[in-house]
Amino acid sequence: MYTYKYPHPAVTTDCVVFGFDGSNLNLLLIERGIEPFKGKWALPGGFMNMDETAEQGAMRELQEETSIKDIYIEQFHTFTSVKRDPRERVLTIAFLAFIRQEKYEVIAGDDAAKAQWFPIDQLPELAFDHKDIITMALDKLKWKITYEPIAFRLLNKTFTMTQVQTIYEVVLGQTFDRRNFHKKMTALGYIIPTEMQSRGSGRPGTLFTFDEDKYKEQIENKKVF
Amino acid sequence: MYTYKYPHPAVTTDCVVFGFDGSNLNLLLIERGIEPFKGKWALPGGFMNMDETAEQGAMRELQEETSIKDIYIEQFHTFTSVKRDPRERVLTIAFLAFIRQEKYEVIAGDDAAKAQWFPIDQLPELAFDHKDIITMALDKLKWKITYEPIAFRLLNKTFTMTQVQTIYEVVLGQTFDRRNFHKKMTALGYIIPTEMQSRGSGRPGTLFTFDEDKYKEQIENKKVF
DNA sequence: ATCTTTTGCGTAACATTTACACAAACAATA
DNA sequence: TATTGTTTGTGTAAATGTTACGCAAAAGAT
Repeated sequence: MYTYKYPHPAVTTDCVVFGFDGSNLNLLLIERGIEPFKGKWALPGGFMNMDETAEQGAMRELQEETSIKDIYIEQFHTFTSVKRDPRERVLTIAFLAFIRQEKYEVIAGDDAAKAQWFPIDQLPELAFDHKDIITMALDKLKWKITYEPIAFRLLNKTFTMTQVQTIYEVVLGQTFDRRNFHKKMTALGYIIPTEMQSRGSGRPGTLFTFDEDKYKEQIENKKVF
Repeated sequence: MYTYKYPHPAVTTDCVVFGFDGSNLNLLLIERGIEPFKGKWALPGGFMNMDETAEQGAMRELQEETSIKDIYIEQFHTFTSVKRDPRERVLTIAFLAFIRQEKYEVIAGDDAAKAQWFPIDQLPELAFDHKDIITMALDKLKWKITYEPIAFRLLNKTFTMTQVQTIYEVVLGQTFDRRNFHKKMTALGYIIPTEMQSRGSGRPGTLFTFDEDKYKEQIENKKVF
Protein backbone atom coordinates (compact mmCIF):
# COMPACT_ATOMS: atom_id res chain seq x y z
CA MET A 1 0.00 0.00 0.00
CA TYR A 2 1.19 3.51 -0.83
CA THR A 3 -0.04 6.52 1.12
CA TYR A 4 0.13 10.21 0.29
CA LYS A 5 -0.87 13.35 2.13
CA TYR A 6 -2.87 14.55 -0.87
CA PRO A 7 -4.81 12.51 -3.44
CA HIS A 8 -2.85 11.45 -6.52
CA PRO A 9 -4.20 10.37 -9.89
CA ALA A 10 -3.08 7.17 -11.56
CA VAL A 11 -1.14 7.75 -14.79
CA THR A 12 -1.21 5.54 -17.85
CA THR A 13 0.31 5.77 -21.32
CA ASP A 14 -1.37 4.84 -24.59
CA CYS A 15 0.15 4.39 -28.04
CA VAL A 16 -1.60 5.22 -31.29
CA VAL A 17 0.44 3.14 -33.73
CA PHE A 18 -0.21 3.72 -37.43
CA GLY A 19 0.76 1.23 -40.09
CA PHE A 20 0.44 1.08 -43.86
CA ASP A 21 0.02 -2.10 -45.87
CA GLY A 22 0.37 -0.65 -49.35
CA SER A 23 -3.16 0.57 -49.77
CA ASN A 24 -4.78 1.08 -46.34
CA LEU A 25 -3.88 3.09 -43.28
CA ASN A 26 -4.18 0.80 -40.26
CA LEU A 27 -4.23 1.16 -36.50
CA LEU A 28 -2.87 -1.31 -33.97
CA LEU A 29 -5.36 -2.30 -31.25
CA ILE A 30 -5.47 -4.90 -28.50
CA GLU A 31 -8.42 -6.75 -27.09
CA ARG A 32 -8.60 -6.18 -23.35
CA GLY A 33 -8.18 -9.37 -21.31
CA ILE A 34 -9.16 -7.82 -17.97
CA GLU A 35 -11.80 -5.50 -16.57
CA PRO A 36 -12.83 -2.79 -17.08
CA PHE A 37 -13.93 -3.04 -20.71
CA LYS A 38 -12.86 -6.70 -20.86
CA GLY A 39 -13.38 -7.98 -24.39
CA LYS A 40 -13.44 -4.47 -25.85
CA TRP A 41 -10.69 -3.20 -28.12
CA ALA A 42 -8.29 -0.55 -26.86
CA LEU A 43 -5.03 1.23 -27.58
CA PRO A 44 -1.95 -0.60 -26.31
CA GLY A 45 -0.88 1.00 -23.06
CA GLY A 46 -0.97 0.73 -19.30
CA PHE A 47 0.16 2.12 -15.98
CA MET A 48 3.41 3.99 -15.80
CA ASN A 49 6.01 2.82 -13.28
CA MET A 50 7.64 5.21 -10.83
CA ASP A 51 11.15 4.60 -12.14
CA GLU A 52 10.48 5.22 -15.82
CA THR A 53 9.56 8.20 -17.95
CA ALA A 54 6.27 8.26 -19.83
CA GLU A 55 8.13 7.38 -23.06
CA GLN A 56 9.76 4.39 -21.43
CA GLY A 57 6.46 3.26 -19.94
CA ALA A 58 4.68 3.58 -23.25
CA MET A 59 7.32 1.53 -25.07
CA ARG A 60 7.36 -1.13 -22.33
CA GLU A 61 3.59 -1.53 -22.43
CA LEU A 62 3.59 -1.63 -26.22
CA GLN A 63 6.12 -4.44 -26.18
CA GLU A 64 4.29 -6.34 -23.44
CA GLU A 65 1.00 -6.21 -25.28
CA THR A 66 1.99 -6.40 -28.94
CA SER A 67 5.66 -7.50 -28.91
CA ILE A 68 6.58 -4.44 -30.97
CA LYS A 69 9.75 -2.78 -29.74
CA ASP A 70 12.51 -0.40 -30.74
CA ILE A 71 10.30 2.10 -32.56
CA TYR A 72 10.16 5.87 -32.42
CA ILE A 73 7.20 7.24 -30.45
CA GLU A 74 6.22 10.83 -29.92
CA GLN A 75 4.06 12.34 -27.19
CA PHE A 76 1.12 14.32 -28.53
CA HIS A 77 -1.44 14.96 -25.78
CA THR A 78 -2.38 14.17 -22.21
CA PHE A 79 -6.03 13.32 -21.60
CA THR A 80 -7.33 14.42 -18.23
CA SER A 81 -11.13 14.16 -18.18
CA VAL A 82 -12.17 13.50 -14.60
CA LYS A 83 -14.23 10.38 -15.28
CA ARG A 84 -12.41 8.74 -18.15
CA ASP A 85 -11.78 5.57 -16.10
CA PRO A 86 -14.50 3.97 -13.91
CA ARG A 87 -11.99 2.70 -11.33
CA GLU A 88 -10.33 5.88 -10.14
CA ARG A 89 -8.94 9.16 -11.45
CA VAL A 90 -6.63 8.20 -14.33
CA LEU A 91 -4.76 10.49 -16.72
CA THR A 92 -3.27 9.10 -19.86
CA ILE A 93 -0.29 10.42 -21.77
CA ALA A 94 -0.85 9.56 -25.42
CA PHE A 95 1.87 8.78 -27.97
CA LEU A 96 1.99 8.58 -31.75
CA ALA A 97 3.99 6.11 -33.82
CA PHE A 98 4.34 5.38 -37.54
CA ILE A 99 5.85 2.04 -38.49
CA ARG A 100 6.51 -0.23 -41.47
CA GLN A 101 3.68 -2.64 -40.81
CA GLU A 102 5.26 -5.68 -42.46
CA LYS A 103 8.50 -5.25 -40.57
CA TYR A 104 6.99 -5.96 -37.16
CA GLU A 105 5.20 -9.12 -36.24
CA VAL A 106 2.30 -8.47 -33.89
CA ILE A 107 1.94 -11.03 -31.08
CA ALA A 108 -0.52 -10.51 -28.24
CA GLY A 109 0.78 -11.01 -24.71
CA ASP A 110 0.12 -10.38 -21.05
CA ASP A 111 -3.00 -8.32 -20.40
CA ALA A 112 -4.02 -8.43 -24.04
CA ALA A 113 -6.13 -11.28 -25.39
CA LYS A 114 -5.35 -10.31 -28.97
CA ALA A 115 -3.42 -7.68 -30.86
CA GLN A 116 -4.49 -6.79 -34.37
CA TRP A 117 -4.35 -4.21 -37.13
CA PHE A 118 -7.61 -2.44 -38.08
CA PRO A 119 -8.20 -0.26 -41.16
CA ILE A 120 -8.62 3.27 -39.87
CA ASP A 121 -12.15 3.51 -41.28
CA GLN A 122 -13.26 0.17 -39.81
CA LEU A 123 -12.45 0.46 -36.12
CA PRO A 124 -14.37 -1.64 -33.61
CA GLU A 125 -16.04 -0.26 -30.49
CA LEU A 126 -13.36 1.08 -28.21
CA ALA A 127 -12.71 1.13 -24.45
CA PHE A 128 -12.40 4.28 -22.31
CA ASP A 129 -12.11 7.53 -24.31
CA HIS A 130 -9.85 5.90 -26.86
CA LYS A 131 -12.07 7.02 -29.71
CA ASP A 132 -11.28 10.65 -28.77
CA ILE A 133 -7.58 9.89 -28.52
CA ILE A 134 -7.57 8.36 -31.99
CA THR A 135 -9.49 11.30 -33.41
CA MET A 136 -6.89 13.70 -32.08
CA ALA A 137 -4.09 11.43 -33.31
CA LEU A 138 -5.56 11.49 -36.82
CA ASP A 139 -5.71 15.29 -36.78
CA LYS A 140 -2.11 15.35 -35.66
CA LEU A 141 -1.16 12.91 -38.43
CA LYS A 142 -2.78 15.11 -41.08
CA TRP A 143 -1.00 18.13 -39.71
CA LYS A 144 2.36 16.42 -39.50
CA ILE A 145 2.27 14.81 -42.93
CA THR A 146 1.82 18.20 -44.57
CA TYR A 147 4.83 19.72 -42.80
CA GLU A 148 7.15 16.82 -41.99
CA PRO A 149 8.38 13.78 -43.94
CA ILE A 150 6.66 11.20 -41.74
CA ALA A 151 5.21 9.20 -44.64
CA PHE A 152 8.56 7.48 -45.06
CA ARG A 153 8.39 5.97 -41.60
CA LEU A 154 5.38 4.00 -42.83
CA LEU A 155 7.23 2.74 -45.90
CA ASN A 156 10.09 0.34 -46.51
CA LYS A 157 13.64 1.57 -46.95
CA THR A 158 13.01 1.77 -50.67
CA PHE A 159 9.62 2.63 -52.12
CA THR A 160 7.93 3.69 -55.31
CA MET A 161 6.55 7.18 -55.83
CA THR A 162 3.08 5.67 -56.17
CA GLN A 163 3.32 4.25 -52.67
CA VAL A 164 4.21 7.66 -51.27
CA GLN A 165 1.34 9.27 -53.12
CA THR A 166 -1.09 6.62 -51.85
CA ILE A 167 -0.17 7.45 -48.26
CA TYR A 168 -0.68 11.17 -48.81
CA GLU A 169 -4.00 10.54 -50.52
CA VAL A 170 -5.27 8.12 -47.86
CA VAL A 171 -4.22 10.35 -44.97
CA LEU A 172 -5.42 13.64 -46.41
CA GLY A 173 -8.46 12.29 -48.23
CA GLN A 174 -7.56 13.99 -51.52
CA THR A 175 -6.17 12.92 -54.83
CA PHE A 176 -3.16 14.49 -56.49
CA ASP A 177 -1.94 14.66 -60.05
CA ARG A 178 0.58 11.85 -60.35
CA ARG A 179 3.05 13.79 -62.48
CA ASN A 180 3.05 16.92 -60.35
CA PHE A 181 3.33 14.85 -57.20
CA HIS A 182 6.36 13.08 -58.63
CA LYS A 183 8.06 16.35 -59.47
CA LYS A 184 7.22 17.95 -56.15
CA MET A 185 8.68 15.04 -54.19
CA THR A 186 11.88 14.73 -56.17
CA ALA A 187 12.30 18.50 -56.03
CA LEU A 188 12.42 18.30 -52.22
CA GLY A 189 15.98 17.08 -52.52
CA TYR A 190 15.88 14.35 -49.90
CA ILE A 191 13.90 11.73 -51.83
CA ILE A 192 16.75 9.95 -53.58
CA PRO A 193 16.31 7.58 -56.56
CA THR A 194 18.21 4.30 -56.25
CA GLU A 195 19.42 1.99 -59.00
CA MET A 196 16.70 -0.54 -58.29
CA GLN A 197 13.49 -0.84 -60.25
CA SER A 198 10.11 -1.93 -59.01
CA ARG A 199 8.44 -4.83 -60.78
CA GLY A 200 4.71 -4.79 -61.43
CA SER A 201 2.15 -4.65 -64.15
CA GLY A 202 3.26 -1.59 -66.09
CA ARG A 203 6.55 0.14 -66.75
CA PRO A 204 8.97 -0.53 -63.89
CA GLY A 205 9.38 2.49 -61.64
CA THR A 206 12.37 3.84 -59.79
CA LEU A 207 12.72 2.82 -56.17
CA PHE A 208 13.41 5.85 -54.00
CA THR A 209 14.86 6.21 -50.53
CA PHE A 210 14.47 8.90 -47.89
CA ASP A 211 17.73 10.64 -47.01
CA GLU A 212 17.26 11.74 -43.41
CA ASP A 213 20.59 13.55 -43.22
CA LYS A 214 19.80 15.66 -46.27
CA TYR A 215 16.41 16.48 -44.77
CA LYS A 216 17.89 17.56 -41.45
CA GLU A 217 20.47 19.65 -43.27
CA GLN A 218 17.67 21.45 -45.09
CA ILE A 219 15.54 22.31 -42.07
CA GLU A 220 18.61 23.80 -40.40
CA ASN A 221 19.14 26.21 -43.26
CA LYS A 222 15.60 26.96 -44.25
CA LYS A 223 13.94 30.30 -43.79
CA VAL A 224 10.90 30.00 -41.57
CA PHE A 225 8.74 32.69 -43.06
CA MET B 1 -4.10 10.41 4.06
CA TYR B 2 -4.78 8.74 0.73
CA THR B 3 -3.72 5.16 0.08
CA TYR B 4 -3.38 3.26 -3.19
CA LYS B 5 -2.51 -0.32 -4.06
CA TYR B 6 0.15 0.88 -6.51
CA PRO B 7 2.38 3.97 -6.31
CA HIS B 8 0.98 7.10 -7.97
CA PRO B 9 2.87 10.16 -9.13
CA ALA B 10 1.84 13.65 -8.14
CA VAL B 11 0.64 15.77 -11.06
CA THR B 12 1.12 19.50 -11.47
CA THR B 13 0.35 21.99 -14.21
CA ASP B 14 2.56 24.85 -15.37
CA CYS B 15 1.73 27.80 -17.60
CA VAL B 16 4.15 29.44 -19.99
CA VAL B 17 2.48 32.81 -20.50
CA PHE B 18 3.90 35.03 -23.22
CA GLY B 19 3.27 38.75 -23.38
CA PHE B 20 4.35 41.54 -25.70
CA ASP B 21 4.90 45.15 -24.64
CA GLY B 22 5.38 46.70 -28.06
CA SER B 23 9.02 45.83 -28.50
CA ASN B 24 9.94 42.86 -26.29
CA LEU B 25 8.61 39.37 -25.90
CA ASN B 26 8.10 38.71 -22.19
CA LEU B 27 7.42 35.75 -19.96
CA LEU B 28 5.37 35.72 -16.76
CA LEU B 29 7.18 34.20 -13.77
CA ILE B 30 6.53 33.97 -10.04
CA GLU B 31 8.97 33.95 -7.17
CA ARG B 32 8.45 30.82 -5.11
CA GLY B 33 7.36 31.55 -1.54
CA ILE B 34 7.80 27.99 -0.28
CA GLU B 35 10.29 25.16 -0.51
CA PRO B 36 11.62 23.59 -2.60
CA PHE B 37 13.40 26.30 -4.58
CA LYS B 38 12.06 29.00 -2.23
CA GLY B 39 13.16 32.39 -3.53
CA LYS B 40 13.82 31.05 -7.03
CA TRP B 41 11.70 32.07 -10.00
CA ALA B 42 9.33 29.56 -11.57
CA LEU B 43 6.43 29.16 -13.98
CA PRO B 44 3.01 29.77 -12.43
CA GLY B 45 1.45 26.40 -11.65
CA GLY B 46 0.79 23.84 -8.96
CA PHE B 47 -0.87 20.61 -8.01
CA MET B 48 -3.93 19.47 -9.90
CA ASN B 49 -7.07 18.67 -7.92
CA MET B 50 -8.94 15.39 -8.36
CA ASP B 51 -12.17 17.05 -9.46
CA GLU B 52 -10.72 19.26 -12.20
CA THR B 53 -9.13 18.70 -15.59
CA ALA B 54 -5.55 19.75 -16.22
CA GLU B 55 -6.80 22.84 -18.08
CA GLN B 56 -8.97 23.85 -15.15
CA GLY B 57 -6.14 23.24 -12.70
CA ALA B 58 -3.72 25.28 -14.76
CA MET B 59 -6.10 28.22 -14.98
CA ARG B 60 -6.92 28.05 -11.27
CA GLU B 61 -3.25 28.06 -10.29
CA LEU B 62 -2.51 30.87 -12.73
CA GLN B 63 -5.23 33.00 -11.17
CA GLU B 64 -4.16 32.16 -7.61
CA GLU B 65 -0.55 33.09 -8.25
CA THR B 66 -0.81 35.98 -10.70
CA SER B 67 -4.50 37.03 -10.63
CA ILE B 68 -4.72 36.52 -14.39
CA LYS B 69 -7.92 34.77 -15.42
CA ASP B 70 -10.21 34.12 -18.36
CA ILE B 71 -7.47 33.54 -20.91
CA TYR B 72 -7.04 30.86 -23.54
CA ILE B 73 -4.44 28.23 -22.65
CA GLU B 74 -3.28 25.29 -24.71
CA GLN B 75 -1.58 22.10 -23.58
CA PHE B 76 1.74 21.46 -25.32
CA HIS B 77 3.74 18.80 -23.47
CA THR B 78 3.87 16.67 -20.36
CA PHE B 79 7.24 16.49 -18.61
CA THR B 80 7.93 13.18 -16.94
CA SER B 81 11.61 13.00 -15.97
CA VAL B 82 11.86 10.75 -12.95
CA LYS B 83 13.76 13.19 -10.71
CA ARG B 84 12.39 16.54 -11.76
CA ASP B 85 11.11 17.28 -8.22
CA PRO B 86 13.19 16.53 -5.09
CA ARG B 87 10.12 15.74 -2.95
CA GLU B 88 8.51 12.86 -4.82
CA ARG B 89 7.70 11.69 -8.35
CA VAL B 90 5.95 14.66 -10.00
CA LEU B 91 4.80 14.99 -13.60
CA THR B 92 3.84 18.35 -14.95
CA ILE B 93 1.43 19.08 -17.76
CA ALA B 94 2.61 22.29 -19.42
CA PHE B 95 0.41 24.91 -21.08
CA LEU B 96 1.02 27.80 -23.44
CA ALA B 97 -0.71 31.17 -23.43
CA PHE B 98 -0.38 34.39 -25.39
CA ILE B 99 -1.94 37.50 -23.91
CA ARG B 100 -2.17 41.26 -24.34
CA GLN B 101 0.26 42.18 -21.61
CA GLU B 102 -1.21 45.58 -20.80
CA LYS B 103 -4.73 44.21 -20.51
CA TYR B 104 -3.99 42.08 -17.46
CA GLU B 105 -2.72 43.41 -14.17
CA VAL B 106 -0.30 41.02 -12.54
CA ILE B 107 -0.73 40.69 -8.77
CA ALA B 108 1.15 38.04 -6.80
CA GLY B 109 -0.84 35.94 -4.37
CA ASP B 110 -0.89 32.78 -2.27
CA ASP B 111 2.21 30.66 -2.72
CA ALA B 112 3.92 33.26 -4.84
CA ALA B 113 6.00 35.99 -3.24
CA LYS B 114 6.05 38.01 -6.45
CA ALA B 115 4.77 37.77 -10.00
CA GLN B 116 6.59 39.60 -12.74
CA TRP B 117 7.23 39.86 -16.47
CA PHE B 118 10.74 39.06 -17.72
CA PRO B 119 12.12 39.73 -21.22
CA ILE B 120 12.56 36.35 -22.84
CA ASP B 121 16.30 36.87 -23.23
CA GLN B 122 16.83 38.00 -19.63
CA LEU B 123 15.31 35.21 -17.57
CA PRO B 124 16.52 34.64 -14.01
CA GLU B 125 17.65 31.29 -12.64
CA LEU B 126 14.68 28.96 -12.63
CA ALA B 127 13.30 26.28 -10.32
CA PHE B 128 12.83 22.61 -11.27
CA ASP B 129 13.21 21.86 -14.99
CA HIS B 130 11.37 25.03 -15.93
CA LYS B 131 14.20 26.12 -18.19
CA ASP B 132 13.56 23.05 -20.35
CA ILE B 133 9.83 23.70 -20.36
CA ILE B 134 10.38 27.27 -21.54
CA THR B 135 12.79 26.11 -24.25
CA MET B 136 10.19 23.75 -25.62
CA ALA B 137 7.49 26.42 -25.34
CA LEU B 138 9.65 28.79 -27.40
CA ASP B 139 10.11 26.17 -30.10
CA LYS B 140 6.37 25.63 -30.13
CA LEU B 141 5.79 29.39 -30.35
CA LYS B 142 8.08 29.67 -33.39
CA TRP B 143 6.32 26.76 -35.04
CA LYS B 144 2.87 28.08 -34.31
CA ILE B 145 3.48 31.67 -35.38
CA THR B 146 4.53 30.48 -38.84
CA TYR B 147 1.37 28.43 -39.35
CA GLU B 148 -1.31 30.06 -37.19
CA PRO B 149 -2.36 33.66 -36.49
CA ILE B 150 -1.33 33.67 -32.84
CA ALA B 151 0.50 37.01 -33.04
CA PHE B 152 -2.82 38.80 -32.72
CA ARG B 153 -3.46 37.30 -29.31
CA LEU B 154 -0.44 39.27 -28.12
CA LEU B 155 -1.73 42.53 -29.60
CA ASN B 156 -4.58 44.88 -28.84
CA LYS B 157 -7.87 44.68 -30.69
CA THR B 158 -6.48 47.19 -33.19
CA PHE B 159 -2.83 47.33 -34.12
CA THR B 160 -0.44 48.74 -36.67
CA MET B 161 1.26 46.59 -39.26
CA THR B 162 4.60 47.56 -37.73
CA GLN B 163 3.56 46.03 -34.41
CA VAL B 164 2.69 42.75 -36.12
CA GLN B 165 5.99 42.72 -37.95
CA THR B 166 7.90 43.39 -34.73
CA ILE B 167 6.34 40.32 -33.11
CA TYR B 168 7.25 38.11 -36.07
CA GLU B 169 10.79 39.48 -36.09
CA VAL B 170 11.31 39.10 -32.35
CA VAL B 171 9.87 35.57 -32.25
CA LEU B 172 11.61 34.25 -35.35
CA GLY B 173 14.83 36.23 -34.99
CA GLN B 174 14.75 37.50 -38.56
CA THR B 175 13.96 40.76 -40.27
CA PHE B 176 11.47 41.14 -43.10
CA ASP B 177 10.99 43.68 -45.83
CA ARG B 178 8.39 46.06 -44.49
CA ARG B 179 6.55 46.47 -47.79
CA ASN B 180 6.35 42.79 -48.63
CA PHE B 181 5.29 41.99 -45.08
CA HIS B 182 2.49 44.52 -45.33
CA LYS B 183 1.23 43.06 -48.59
CA LYS B 184 1.51 39.47 -47.37
CA MET B 185 -0.53 40.21 -44.26
CA THR B 186 -3.29 42.15 -45.97
CA ALA B 187 -3.43 39.48 -48.69
CA LEU B 188 -4.32 36.91 -46.03
CA GLY B 189 -7.84 38.28 -46.04
CA TYR B 190 -8.46 38.26 -42.32
CA ILE B 191 -6.36 41.26 -41.32
CA ILE B 192 -8.94 44.01 -41.73
CA PRO B 193 -8.10 47.73 -41.94
CA THR B 194 -10.25 49.97 -39.74
CA GLU B 195 -11.01 53.64 -40.13
CA MET B 196 -8.73 54.62 -37.28
CA GLN B 197 -5.25 55.96 -37.77
CA SER B 198 -2.27 55.52 -35.53
CA ARG B 199 -0.49 58.67 -34.36
CA GLY B 200 3.29 58.72 -34.14
CA SER B 201 6.32 60.40 -35.58
CA GLY B 202 5.79 59.77 -39.29
CA ARG B 203 2.85 59.28 -41.59
CA PRO B 204 -0.13 57.92 -39.66
CA GLY B 205 -0.72 54.26 -40.35
CA THR B 206 -3.90 52.27 -40.65
CA LEU B 207 -5.04 50.41 -37.56
CA PHE B 208 -5.90 46.83 -38.44
CA THR B 209 -7.98 44.21 -36.67
CA PHE B 210 -7.91 40.42 -36.78
CA ASP B 211 -11.14 38.88 -38.07
CA GLU B 212 -11.30 35.49 -36.39
CA ASP B 213 -14.47 34.42 -38.21
CA LYS B 214 -12.92 35.09 -41.60
CA TYR B 215 -9.84 33.13 -40.57
CA LYS B 216 -11.86 30.12 -39.43
CA GLU B 217 -13.86 30.25 -42.64
CA GLN B 218 -10.62 30.07 -44.61
CA ILE B 219 -9.06 27.11 -42.83
CA GLU B 220 -12.26 25.16 -43.38
CA ASN B 221 -12.01 25.62 -47.13
CA LYS B 222 -8.29 25.49 -47.65
CA LYS B 223 -6.50 22.74 -49.49
CA VAL B 224 -4.01 21.02 -47.24
CA PHE B 225 -1.36 20.11 -49.75
C1' DA C 1 2.75 -7.91 -82.93
C1' DT C 2 -0.65 -5.21 -80.48
C1' DC C 3 -3.06 -3.57 -76.39
C1' DT C 4 -3.12 -2.02 -71.66
C1' DT C 5 -0.99 -0.33 -67.69
C1' DT C 6 2.26 2.32 -65.31
C1' DT C 7 6.11 5.50 -65.22
C1' DG C 8 9.10 9.59 -66.35
C1' DC C 9 9.60 13.94 -68.42
C1' DG C 10 8.22 18.23 -70.77
C1' DT C 11 5.76 22.60 -71.15
C1' DA C 12 2.62 26.54 -71.21
C1' DA C 13 -0.43 29.21 -68.23
C1' DC C 14 -0.99 30.91 -63.96
C1' DA C 15 0.14 32.31 -59.16
C1' DT C 16 3.30 33.65 -55.60
C1' DT C 17 7.48 35.65 -53.76
C1' DT C 18 11.26 38.82 -53.75
C1' DA C 19 13.74 43.07 -54.30
C1' DC C 20 13.30 47.29 -54.93
C1' DA C 21 11.39 52.43 -56.32
C1' DC C 22 8.50 56.12 -55.09
C1' DA C 23 5.18 59.19 -53.31
C1' DA C 24 1.99 60.59 -49.50
C1' DA C 25 1.21 62.12 -44.71
C1' DC C 26 2.59 63.56 -40.69
C1' DA C 27 6.02 66.02 -36.81
C1' DA C 28 9.87 68.72 -35.88
C1' DT C 29 12.68 72.44 -37.03
C1' DA C 30 14.66 76.28 -39.33
C1' DT D 1 5.94 79.11 -44.10
C1' DA D 2 9.26 76.06 -46.12
C1' DT D 3 12.34 72.33 -45.38
C1' DT D 4 13.81 68.03 -43.41
C1' DG D 5 13.28 63.53 -41.39
C1' DT D 6 10.37 59.68 -40.41
C1' DT D 7 6.95 56.39 -41.29
C1' DT D 8 3.39 54.37 -44.26
C1' DG D 9 0.89 52.61 -48.57
C1' DT D 10 1.22 51.20 -53.27
C1' DG D 11 3.42 49.72 -57.57
C1' DT D 12 6.21 46.77 -60.53
C1' DA D 13 9.56 43.77 -62.83
C1' DA D 14 12.20 39.56 -62.21
C1' DA D 15 12.51 35.26 -60.25
C1' DT D 16 10.47 31.35 -58.52
C1' DG D 17 6.84 27.96 -57.67
C1' DT D 18 2.35 25.64 -58.86
C1' DT D 19 -1.10 23.65 -61.85
C1' DA D 20 -3.06 21.30 -65.74
C1' DC D 21 -2.11 18.88 -69.08
C1' DG D 22 0.35 16.08 -73.37
C1' DC D 23 3.24 12.38 -74.71
C1' DA D 24 6.39 8.67 -75.13
C1' DA D 25 8.96 4.74 -72.91
C1' DA D 26 8.92 0.18 -70.64
C1' DA D 27 7.03 -3.45 -69.00
C1' DG D 28 3.14 -7.54 -68.82
C1' DA D 29 -1.02 -9.46 -70.97
C1' DT D 30 -3.42 -11.05 -75.05
